[in-house]
Amino acid sequence: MSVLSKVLPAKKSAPIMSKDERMALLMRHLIHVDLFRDLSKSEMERLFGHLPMYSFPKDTLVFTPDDRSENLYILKMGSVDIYRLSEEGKRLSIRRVFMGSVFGEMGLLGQSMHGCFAETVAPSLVCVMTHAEMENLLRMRPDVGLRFFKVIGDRLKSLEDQLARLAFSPVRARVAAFLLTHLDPKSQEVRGFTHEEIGDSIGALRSTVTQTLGDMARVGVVEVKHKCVYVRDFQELAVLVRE
Amino acid sequence: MSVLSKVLPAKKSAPIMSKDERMALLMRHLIHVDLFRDLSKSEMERLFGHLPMYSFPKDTLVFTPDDRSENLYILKMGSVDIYRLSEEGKRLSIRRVFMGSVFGEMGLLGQSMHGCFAETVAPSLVCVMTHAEMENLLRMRPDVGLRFFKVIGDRLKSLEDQLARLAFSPVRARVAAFLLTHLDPKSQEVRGFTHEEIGDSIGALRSTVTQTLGDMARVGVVEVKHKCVYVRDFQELAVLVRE
DNA sequence: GCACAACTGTTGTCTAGACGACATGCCCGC
DNA sequence: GCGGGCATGTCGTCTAGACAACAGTTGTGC
Repeated sequence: MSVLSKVLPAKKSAPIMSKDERMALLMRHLIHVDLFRDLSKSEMERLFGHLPMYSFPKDTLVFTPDDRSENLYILKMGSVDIYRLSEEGKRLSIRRVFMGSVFGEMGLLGQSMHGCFAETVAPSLVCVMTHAEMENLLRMRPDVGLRFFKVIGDRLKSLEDQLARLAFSPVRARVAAFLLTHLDPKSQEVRGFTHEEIGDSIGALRSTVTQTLGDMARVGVVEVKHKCVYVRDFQELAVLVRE
Repeated sequence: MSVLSKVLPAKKSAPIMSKDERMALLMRHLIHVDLFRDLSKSEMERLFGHLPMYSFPKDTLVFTPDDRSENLYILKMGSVDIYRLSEEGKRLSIRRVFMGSVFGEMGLLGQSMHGCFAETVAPSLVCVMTHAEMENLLRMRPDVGLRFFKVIGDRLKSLEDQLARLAFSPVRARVAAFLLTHLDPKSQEVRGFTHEEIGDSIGALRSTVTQTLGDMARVGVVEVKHKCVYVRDFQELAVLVRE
């Protein structure tokens, strides 16, 4: 049974909203979802106006491997971690989803969401679209499908990159790659990941990550703070990635 | 510049074919491409009748990372290996494509085919569809797009599986998994891979694969022949996969 | 401000598997 | 059938990094 039923729909948490207010809120967020960039305002209203919206607290499961629901989840706010568990309970983070992205979409057309957990790492607002609704949208607006292909293509690329790096590169390079891909270009820092989370996402032990970051800091490539890594030498980091 | 231009189009190797004969050949193969299962015979003719067809000898590159062509390749006959190379030239096979499958499709809508080589491992017959043609098809027949999502979804799943296994499982389990996924159900054997190729596709050294297969043979789980592994104990192999 | 929990730092041990080197065996073309 | 090249078998060495264990640190809720 779906985990969804255990949580409150957003309208319950904000029952005073009028239909117009609700629509305005919906729109304000949906325009950030690049997948739907092509749609006109009126189309959005027609397509998404009736979609249920759910709010999840931090550290809540949005779906699990035995969830057969096959939905498309639109993350309108917050942050979600998609991960797998090994037999012995070790965690491998596949990717982290931020505001304006969709997830679960593999489950959507044929395939189930296969072995993955989705867990909020911050309070989150999620819109849910069923398989049938999505299929309908794609039939009516093939251009959205084309954009979808782009999104999935990027994801495939990133998975292949991860695979190749896991196969070939030592932990040092994998940490470096992680930092570069999660770098906030404004602040030149990577924020919001513990060493354990970094380890889970590059397939390394927490203590090894700590060690590695320490080494990097000693050489002046980065500066390590609590739950935050400042990148000092961008160039050198890029060199480290290449083994 | 595209590698394609270096090889002979199929019509050159069989210039005596009439248009009808050529079309019949095209159809005979295309009906095996599950992606296009939904299309009627006449639609196939209209869509694919004019597509160029190429024949490649064994061990020929179909595309390389610096190929900016963004085509969709339809493998009508033969077998193709999709792989990456590390900085030091080590090879990681991403997947092997067989008759009736398509490849290169990520390049197709946005994204380039990113870092991958495609190389025939047997004499092959390949049909090429451009980005624009594919986009056109998807606009006209969204149902083909839906099927496409299914295909890509499977691929994502398999990549995630590989990733998780590389992160968590020892070589023994990865070899076992490789055998099970490449098993010919009829003959109960895995044929056509050298130990080196297996190693390249699970991220392990050739000699380690040989060693591991030797161990398995000693316990009676498999029997190892030249370029061929007979699976004896299906059950036990499945156990090995789970670490 | 205190206490507790969640992070981070560090050290020693131990092993899978990379890596290099060589020996044997199989198979295909001549 | 013979020879050369590809595929397989086997062995020692060596190291990255897992794993376990503990100590210090930071930030957060009461």
